[in-house]
Amino acid sequence: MDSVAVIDFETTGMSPEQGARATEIAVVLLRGGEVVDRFQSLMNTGAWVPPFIEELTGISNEMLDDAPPAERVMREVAEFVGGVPMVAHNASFDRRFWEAELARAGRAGGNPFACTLLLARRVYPEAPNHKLGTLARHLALPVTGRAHRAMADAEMAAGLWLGIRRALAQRYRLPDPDHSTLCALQSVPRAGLAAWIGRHCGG
DNA sequence: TGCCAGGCCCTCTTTAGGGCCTT
Repeated sequence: MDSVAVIDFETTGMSPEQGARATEIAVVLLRGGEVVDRFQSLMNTGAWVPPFIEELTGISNEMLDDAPPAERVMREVAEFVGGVPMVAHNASFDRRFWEAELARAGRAGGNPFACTLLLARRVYPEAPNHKLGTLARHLALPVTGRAHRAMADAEMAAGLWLGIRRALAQRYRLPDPDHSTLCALQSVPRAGLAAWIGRHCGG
């Protein structure tokens, strides 16, 4: 199994294009189905954290006053991740912040992202919904810490990623699919999932 | 005061609208 970097951002809002900035980042490095390394840091961008976000994440403006500057954190995490393909829950969100914060730090991104939300909608259609916390309970994943903190959410997403791979192996005889295969699979129409796997993966 | 994103996905669809996800 190739290495993947499972990432989660906490931020001040929904969109970097609208001025939102990252407040915390966590990355869990998976290799061979195991967590082999972790990176986590608060990051100070100078942006103000709205009260609603403080309550949601537990990350306060005071905490960020003492956090290292975002540019330094992003350079460090870019070194940590390197060229490893990435995974996130609702990856379109984390990818936008990954690219935006790296660009501010003078670093290039471009890592491919797989999305556990899109995959879970296909692999776990029976789940009550496809929020990260709900899926973690659905799969009986271990509680990894306070929800809406970056490392706890990255650990949950990593567990979900491994659960999706196990489910694909069990249901579709698709053992150890690589990152690029799952990136393709996450865009396959739900109803055609089994047929697509049969055509493209010999399952 | 009120508003603010982007992408996927379903359906009472496709010349569109709205719910789901992420903070």
